[in-house]
Amino acid sequence: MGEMIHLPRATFERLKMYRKALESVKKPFISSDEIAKFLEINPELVRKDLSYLKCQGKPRVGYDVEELRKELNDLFGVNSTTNMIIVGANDLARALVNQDFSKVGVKIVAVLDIESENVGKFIGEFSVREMDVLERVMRRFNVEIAALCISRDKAQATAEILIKNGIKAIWNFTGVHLELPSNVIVVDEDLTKSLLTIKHLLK
Amino acid sequence: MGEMIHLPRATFERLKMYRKALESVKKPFISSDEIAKFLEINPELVRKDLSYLKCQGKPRVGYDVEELRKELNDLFGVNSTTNMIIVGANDLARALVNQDFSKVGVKIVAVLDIESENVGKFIGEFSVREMDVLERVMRRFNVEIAALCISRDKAQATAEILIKNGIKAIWNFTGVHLELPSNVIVVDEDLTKSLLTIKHLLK
DNA sequence: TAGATTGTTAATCGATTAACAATC
DNA sequence: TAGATTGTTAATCGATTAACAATC
Repeated sequence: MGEMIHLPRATFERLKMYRKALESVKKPFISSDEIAKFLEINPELVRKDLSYLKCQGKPRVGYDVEELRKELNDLFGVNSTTNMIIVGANDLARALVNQDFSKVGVKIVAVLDIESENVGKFIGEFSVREMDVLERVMRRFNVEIAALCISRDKAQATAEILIKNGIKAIWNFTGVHLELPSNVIVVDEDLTKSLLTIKHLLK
Repeated sequence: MGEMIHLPRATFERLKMYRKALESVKKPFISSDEIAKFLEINPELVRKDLSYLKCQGKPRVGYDVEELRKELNDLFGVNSTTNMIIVGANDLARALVNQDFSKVGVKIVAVLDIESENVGKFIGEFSVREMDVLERVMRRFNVEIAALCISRDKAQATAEILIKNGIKAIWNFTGVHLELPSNVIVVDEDLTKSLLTIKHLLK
């Protein structure tokens, strides 16, 4: 079991796109051509990518949408829930709480903040807790991800506290380059990157 | 003039990273090795990338940080200001208003919403305006970018209105796949992509 | 000078596209 | 059957890495 196929990085990125594109598909079958048109890529590339999956298409028919959806969801572990806390009680935290991350199998279980004046405020349904409860929250909810939404100057120190308490992945909204042990997963969410792309395309 | 160098896509993406990395550099010179260590890539790759620029490094010294910074900022047009409106008055809008996009040459000039009950509310310093004022705002501020922060069901229709009024680029936070003329710049900001990456790495 | 670092060319690696046989 | 569509192999293209001469 666990026939660890090697999935090329570029393919992996596109599989996420296919997964999302399928969300809005109503028909039972879809061809590589249709997927390709939607995403503005080549149909050959779609077929190549999908050939890494167990899922097989039928000539003259296309791919079974439900089957494809299921395999992609399994691949990304979307059907099992991963618990996440938000650290930093501000508008960004509020925006995150409003998003529906259940469709990618992520559940927000608490909002913490290092600023004591925010403790007790509400972010959506969550009453903001102080950092001291981290250990307790970790134990209770088996938290794996922390979305880091605090100010730049406290980012590194707070990240270190999170890691010390067993957080496995940090979703970093601070814009600060975090220096952490290599076994920790850090994913930077950098909005200015998109703006630079837009500015360049506008020229 | 305008010696349009061909910039490989992968290089372009990394130039954004170099630009950002240089923000926190205090020394007058930096070597490709130092940049590479910071970003966890190969120094050869850094030198190759930088060789596309006019900027030249000095053997035994490295690259002139100020010179490099200037050329990268010019390349991305960061020193000229591009005006942006936000469409949709919610927590995400609030989060965006709080960000400092001036460092990438983007200025928020107004917040509009299609929901009349939000008109008049404040998002940061901005009093929310109705969509009717779009034409006027466009004329007054020479708006080029719209950050689309509204609900999924109104996304396509609202995007079309924006385009009709001369918006050149849409920064799409709605999660909806927009179908727009190919001359319009659409950049999707999809937070769930990062979560899928994290979920996959956690396995 | 010796040594560190750049810049560039060649070699390798990986990703995309073209071509086409297999199949329903 | 004829034709549309998949799946795969080979060819091409692009990106990274290795190697090393040039230079300060």
